[in-house]
Amino acid sequence: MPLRVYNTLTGRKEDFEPIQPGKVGMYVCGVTVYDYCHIGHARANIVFDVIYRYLRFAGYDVNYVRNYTDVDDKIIRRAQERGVESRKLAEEFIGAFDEDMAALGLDIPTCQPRATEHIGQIVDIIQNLIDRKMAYEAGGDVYYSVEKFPGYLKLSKRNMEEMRAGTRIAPGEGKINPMDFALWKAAKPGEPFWESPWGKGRPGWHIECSAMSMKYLGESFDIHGGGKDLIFPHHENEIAQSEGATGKPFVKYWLHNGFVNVNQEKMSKSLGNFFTIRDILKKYDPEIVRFFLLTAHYRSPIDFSDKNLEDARTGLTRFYETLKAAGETLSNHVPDDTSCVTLTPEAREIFDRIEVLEDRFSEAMDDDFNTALAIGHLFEAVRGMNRIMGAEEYSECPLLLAALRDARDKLVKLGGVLGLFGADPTLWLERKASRGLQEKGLEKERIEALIEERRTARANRDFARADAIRDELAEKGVILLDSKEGTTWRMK
RNA sequence: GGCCCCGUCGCCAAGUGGUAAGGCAGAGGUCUGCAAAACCUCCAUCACCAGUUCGAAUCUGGUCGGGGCCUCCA
Repeated sequence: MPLRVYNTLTGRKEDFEPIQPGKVGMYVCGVTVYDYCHIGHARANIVFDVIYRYLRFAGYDVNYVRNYTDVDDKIIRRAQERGVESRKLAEEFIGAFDEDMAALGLDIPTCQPRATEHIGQIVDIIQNLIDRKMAYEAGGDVYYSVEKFPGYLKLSKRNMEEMRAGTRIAPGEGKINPMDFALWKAAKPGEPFWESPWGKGRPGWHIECSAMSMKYLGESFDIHGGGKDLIFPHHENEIAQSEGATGKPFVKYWLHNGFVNVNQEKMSKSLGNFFTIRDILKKYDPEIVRFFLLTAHYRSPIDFSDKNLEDARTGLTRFYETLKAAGETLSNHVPDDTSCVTLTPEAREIFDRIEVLEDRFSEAMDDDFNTALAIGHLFEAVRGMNRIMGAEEYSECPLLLAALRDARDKLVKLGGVLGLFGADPTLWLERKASRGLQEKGLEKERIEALIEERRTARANRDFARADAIRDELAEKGVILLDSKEGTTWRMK
């Protein structure tokens, strides 16, 4: 089955056919670096990280470009507020962005260009647009003339007349049409600037993405991504600039991810209801955040809440518990040919399910990157593995052990495509436990002492005391697990 | 006001024409001194109404409810 993607431009799912067979050029709008990233940025970047990973998994040679917009009105304003150079400010938040993305386990794109390093390309495109009469200079500013581009608003599917009704030309702007947008802005005193044919100034928002994407991916490329909120005006204007300058189709597939909501409402800076990635990572393991974000389809809105994050933690823990148990089973049990002469129908069924796991996974991902469905299939593998491990009478059976190993390896491999299950299960679970202890203000030694006391009580058949200890710990979120090998504990 | 999206089990969430994946929670069972974990079994007819169709959660129209974009925003 071919990969199908939902294309904002056509409003439909389409078969994915890259311009050059086997190769994919993908550009994703990065961040404007003037503040810390929030969970919405995390979603966008994780979504496209997974798309990047899956395309490679599917055999494509992917050129993934994600930019930093490091010159912009907001950066300048924030820098002035803080009394620092805007370049310094941008540098600081590029560093913060890189840290956040690394913490979230993102693969590094093939190319991470910065707007300020491409002023030459930007000026060239603007000049080209002026030469083609698609843009005009006015008092040191340069504006794009949207009426000159017949395809304007084809991405956002709006109506020029109605759009115009709501806009007006601000004082000091030399726009001919209120819908026109700035390609170049003349520098005001104290602002950073570059020399240009129109005097000292800086690029407007949008043009940097046209310049960088076309420089690294060519005038036409396959995928352009970003959050839904970038459809208008940012991506609409990118199309106008790029196609206006080249006369060629700019992007084949436009992909947009949905928002992160808080209490069913869009999270945004203007509403003030946003959570930074750093704050969230103080409370939750990065992989939990990733897992949570991938349990919804990338185009759907997702509601951010403690309840949902805790559900995600429970779910991800289930994977790691099973992976850990599988690892232990595989190293503790030696295959012995005599231990399984006949295979039950149930075992057969589990084998079959493991057999088709990868196909199921790919089928889900081929349908517009349906990570939620893909994760559902992975949960079934977990159940299969636990069933194998529960079948004690066959614990040395080579067939079952081989199936278990196969399932474990597939789970890790396919999880890797989602950026999941990459940690050592034992370490991951220990980290989770110690984080839980810290939150509850508990100490490992204290718990282990109580477990020892309970062991003695149980040995003396003093079950009242044993149960009292268990209840006491349970109240603090510590769950005891008795087995033949002894008692272990975990955080709820 | 214009354009667009959504409304699936208590909660989260897939499914876009052939009679509802998965997770969490819940019920019963196996295991256990009792539990927990794990496993097994059970648990929805898809906001509402009217159509199209042999057949609709899936298509059309309407109603109600929620949200987004139109200004910086992932």
